[in-house]
Amino acid sequence: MAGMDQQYSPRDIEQDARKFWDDNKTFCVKEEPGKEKYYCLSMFPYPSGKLHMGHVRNYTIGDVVSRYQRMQGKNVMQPMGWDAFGLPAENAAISNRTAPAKWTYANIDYMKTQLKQLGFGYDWDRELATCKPDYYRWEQWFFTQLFEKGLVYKKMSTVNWDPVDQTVLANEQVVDGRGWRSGALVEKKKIPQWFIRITDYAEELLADLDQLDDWPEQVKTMQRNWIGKSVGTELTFRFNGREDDITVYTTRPDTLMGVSYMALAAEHLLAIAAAERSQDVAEFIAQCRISKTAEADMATMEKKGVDTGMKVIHPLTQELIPVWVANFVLMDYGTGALMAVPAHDERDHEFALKYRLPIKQVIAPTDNREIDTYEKAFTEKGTLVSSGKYSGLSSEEAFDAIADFLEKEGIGKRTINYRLRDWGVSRQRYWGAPIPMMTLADGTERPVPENQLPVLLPENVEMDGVKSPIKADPEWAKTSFEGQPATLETDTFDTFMESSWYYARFCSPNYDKAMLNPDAANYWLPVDQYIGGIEHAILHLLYARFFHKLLRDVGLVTSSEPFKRLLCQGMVLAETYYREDGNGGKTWISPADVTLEKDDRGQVIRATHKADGQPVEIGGTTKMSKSKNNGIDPQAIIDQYGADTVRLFMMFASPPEQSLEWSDSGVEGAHRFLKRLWRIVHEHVTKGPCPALDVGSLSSAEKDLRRKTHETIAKVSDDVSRRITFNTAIAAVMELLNEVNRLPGDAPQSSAVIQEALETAVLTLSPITPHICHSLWYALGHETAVIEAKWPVADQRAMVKTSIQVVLQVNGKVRSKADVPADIDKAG
RNA sequence: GCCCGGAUGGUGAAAUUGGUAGACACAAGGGACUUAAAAUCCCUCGGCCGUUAGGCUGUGCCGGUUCAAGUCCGGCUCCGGGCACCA
Repeated sequence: MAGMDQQYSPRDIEQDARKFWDDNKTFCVKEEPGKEKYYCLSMFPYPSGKLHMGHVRNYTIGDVVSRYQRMQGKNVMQPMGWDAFGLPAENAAISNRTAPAKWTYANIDYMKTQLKQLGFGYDWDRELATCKPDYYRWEQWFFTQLFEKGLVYKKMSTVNWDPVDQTVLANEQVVDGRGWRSGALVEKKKIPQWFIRITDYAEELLADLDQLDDWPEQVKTMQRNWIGKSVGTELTFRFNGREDDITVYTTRPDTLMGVSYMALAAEHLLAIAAAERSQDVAEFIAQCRISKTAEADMATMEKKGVDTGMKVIHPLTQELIPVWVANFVLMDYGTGALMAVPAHDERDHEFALKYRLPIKQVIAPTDNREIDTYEKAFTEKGTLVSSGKYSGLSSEEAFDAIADFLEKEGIGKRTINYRLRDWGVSRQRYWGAPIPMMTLADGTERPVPENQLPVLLPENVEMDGVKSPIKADPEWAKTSFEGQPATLETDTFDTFMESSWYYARFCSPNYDKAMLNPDAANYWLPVDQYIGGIEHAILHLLYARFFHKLLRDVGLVTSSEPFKRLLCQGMVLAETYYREDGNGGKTWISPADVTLEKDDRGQVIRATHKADGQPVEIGGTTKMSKSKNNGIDPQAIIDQYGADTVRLFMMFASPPEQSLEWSDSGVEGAHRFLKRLWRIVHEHVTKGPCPALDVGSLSSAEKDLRRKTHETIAKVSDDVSRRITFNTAIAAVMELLNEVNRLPGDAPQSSAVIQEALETAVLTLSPITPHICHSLWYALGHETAVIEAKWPVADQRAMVKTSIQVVLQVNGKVRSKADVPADIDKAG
């Protein structure tokens, strides 16, 4: 050992460790049949400019898992890449007068240096960016395959339309119902768009959740509810006139006798027909057009409607039922029309009260309790009343009886319905993968043939903030097919397309003969551990699961699910501070600019601005965000304390799945711990070499430390691998070091026991704080790097206890405790 | 509005299968060392009472199950994530 510095200087040791990993290509891996593989993947970042704390947390968790699995002797692949298409690049391009591509590539360069600084063990040879043609060309190819299989179709679909800028807006670009740039009232507009039939896979996507044993129950529940399978009846209400019949879907045919009106979506064909005859209906439909498309807005807006004057015939009673147009009926769910049963549905109830429509109770509670359906809808199942020959049946019996009747009459059938809708993949934006479709002279649409792929997106463009450069350029779309002129689609793909298969491309990122190299894909897949934010619990994870099944069905992979084990990390939060500005708004002040004053008990009593010393308001802890100005730049912390301190604090402050509150003093505490660890090892090694451990000759205090060492190994192993709670693993190592400090290390065997304890601490911390452990491992006398060391195994013999505590409880309260010998007879 | 989570000392948290609530840290207070400061080390640290043994109380709120509830059940409150064009 070449002598150990007394001072812990992160800058130097972190550089040394990284140089070692780089020089040895430590994290570059290839397929090794026969060696157990482990594929650990963290959700790749959108290159927004610089890393934020959420990235640091996500990637530290992934790196700890990867390094732990490597110490288990596995062939670990941990790749990294860039989810590089997206809206922010277009916005930045407009405000910075640069091309989205240029901005994106600059961000990638900077963020890559940051990731390297943090010491993450990525195989950088596998790096990919989704905006590169050698990535998206395969996505385009895959889409044409799906088209050939009949899984792609085009239909009219609603978008947010800015009538002033004449452009489509993302939901995020609609603020208080107005376009964010123009300020114009946003309208709904229908345009033709491409869809992929994810609903064809709804049943499999639902059923296969049951085999995902290592996914959080919460995420599986959210996906089940999102797919929203329901069993019901489709039935037709005949018209009392010349019009078409109305077909509706209901999960509650047992309430059919309680129907008091019908409700149509504003886009329903019959509603549009009614508008031609009625000024009121026409005005109402026009009004419905001015609103957002988001479901949350649809559900919270005031329920409104208008009577069309039309009537349909109730299939059981032949009564005439009024037909309304209502703003809460979704055109995309079911048939775009519904039968309203105000007594037994809350939304129908609210609407009936507002427009004084009849409320007819037809279900009674089975326990005979008194209910008043005029006051409140009764939505549970029960026993039918006032339902003619169906009265007295249970809801379940009535479901069958009524469904049988409708089927016999030929006006209804049992159906299974899903809430899940087909995936609309068209975007009217520039910075995305062009959709590889073309229109021929005769108007037919067909996929771009394989030999004309990729359809290249030009990178050197100017953005005017309104029209996509490939839509603005009349030349771009001009192409040919079999010698005839043809026109390219100018819409681009939803960026969820790219993130739905990148995990598979990482297995053979440079393969240029196909989308995937099946040998590599089937060696590495499925991903053993996937890590990312809970905000992706539904959309991204569902689309990726869907894509994996599509990949399987074109023969590119053999597995059915992409991610074996899933961990969703919580958000990173920070305190907010603000001052009221003159006109009722708030000016948010960065936590970095605020000084806190505390009272004798450590309670914060005052916050002041560093610039002027004047007080600021404390605004509560929220997710780090630009809007609240409470983001902490990880780079500043890395510069001040080093990567290991940041990593340690992140892992110690809370378990991965919980939200994490940023705390400057917590960071200092983490840094202090590393300094302490360094000093303890330094003090130990300066005493000179220690003798070999002789387990038979230990004093009682030495046995105690040795027991603690092996208990710590057992605890940390379980925490890191099974529980994934790094905070408790770190606490256990801290306890071990506290014990080391209590044992005077002068006796030869004490020194040997301390050596074992310190080696344990360094090994078990090495996935979390790999740089300092790289140095300390050498300092403890090892010839080879800690990255090549094996994870320690607990010695059961060292963990035997000589006495155990027995607790006596009465009524759940502790009444006495006693230490008894561990080998006491049970009966004694 | 609908779906899914969360709430434990001054603070972050721990308590893994219903069985000793507060491990491990941070902050704070006290002390040692020092000319002094920093750094470091030691002690105290949920609340109330007794200050010695100990007693009572306490895990967002209301109620329940159990010998025993932070943990299970029912009903709330507040906070957060998602809601299909932010990623």
